[in-house]
Amino acid sequence: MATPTPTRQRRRGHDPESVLATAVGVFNERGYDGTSMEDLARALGVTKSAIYYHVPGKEQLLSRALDRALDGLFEMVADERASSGAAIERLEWVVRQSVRLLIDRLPYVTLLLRVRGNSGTELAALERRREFDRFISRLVTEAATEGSIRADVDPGLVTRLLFGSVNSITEWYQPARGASADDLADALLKMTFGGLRVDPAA
Amino acid sequence: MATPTPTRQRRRGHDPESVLATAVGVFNERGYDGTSMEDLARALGVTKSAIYYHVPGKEQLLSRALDRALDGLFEMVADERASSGAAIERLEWVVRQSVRLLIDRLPYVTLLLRVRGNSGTELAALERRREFDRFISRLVTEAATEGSIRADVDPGLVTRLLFGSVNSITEWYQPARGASADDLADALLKMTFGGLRVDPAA
DNA sequence: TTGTCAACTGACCGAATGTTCGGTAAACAA
DNA sequence: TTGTTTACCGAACATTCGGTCAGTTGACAA
Repeated sequence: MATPTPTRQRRRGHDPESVLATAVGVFNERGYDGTSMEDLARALGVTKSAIYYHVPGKEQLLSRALDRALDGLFEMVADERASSGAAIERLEWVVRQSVRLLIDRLPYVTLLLRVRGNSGTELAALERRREFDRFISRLVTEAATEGSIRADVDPGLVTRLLFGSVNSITEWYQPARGASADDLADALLKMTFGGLRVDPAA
Repeated sequence: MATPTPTRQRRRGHDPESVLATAVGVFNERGYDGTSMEDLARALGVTKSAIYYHVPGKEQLLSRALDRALDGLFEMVADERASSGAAIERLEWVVRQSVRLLIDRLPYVTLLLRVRGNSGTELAALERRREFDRFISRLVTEAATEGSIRADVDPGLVTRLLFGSVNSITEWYQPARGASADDLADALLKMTFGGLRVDPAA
């Protein structure tokens, strides 16, 4: 009755969502601290002050973007497939999902991986990220205890190097030209779990 | 005869080198754009203007730091061991040397890996870095052609994931508590070349 | 004792920063 | 027609920025 058309064809213009999307893009190009509100305004095609009509300020943009990445990570570890079954299977699943999430939310995860703790917002994000890292580290330790991955390298080190590879995706992946998330995950798992070297005995 | 003591016990105080070292440390903590000259001055225990007695300005500090990392990389690829012998051997050597350089010049390389191209200085550094990356990529391709590393993953992808692991060292390595460069390189090569998974047939 | 000089300080500059505010044109509702 | 809302502009705000410069300090040489 009221609200005749629930979402009437809203006239051209921005909204909090489109501002966030553009902002994250610019943040990733120039870095958060290297981006001025003037830069954002230019990218949006409006003046600086128009931005404040849609969002409360620069730091809120960062905060919302980081949450979008972190929420994805924590939804992942909350899944049953991350906590039941053989540790090696869970680890593979988590790595695969991480690659998928990285690509699904590329700009948001990219931003997260570059945070250094310059503000309360950044420190809070860093702490949530460390919690995720601890989860992965436990998984790797379990897989080593299980005997399914090599035990001659410290599990903490394995975790870091493995996710060093995974996270590097944000540094070079181009959605337009790159492989699909699944293809990328396949290649990454083949490499990290199977190893680069061809068996001379084969 | 002249200059009675070539380097007399110079009185307390800073010099271009110590300013650079401190600056790079702060740049890595807060990010280059997130660091003000006031921040630097505080870290050095002097006023802002004292910094300009030793170095020409903020961007020169960045430039000198990046050169220190890039010069190391190019000295490495200029070595004979990077260009003669089996490709797989050269690749292993370059990876090992990269780990060593990363740790030897940790703060400088860390800074280099975070550059995004916001200024002429940064763009020039990015271009030199890309040249290094191309060298590595060629090496990996040769090793694949040789048949010494797996051919079922694109060489460009292998390069990126491999050096994703290597470069991640800057994100977590702590000189005081961490392993030596050689131990780290051993573990990394074991993992990346040998693979994580334990052979079920073994 | 005087002079030199490296190493700094403190006051300052113009430009850029993130943010606020008063106003306004266009679309829509009554 | 009138009033309201949406989405914006332009000017201004206080603050911070990188950088300059005239002067001061203290160690040392002559």
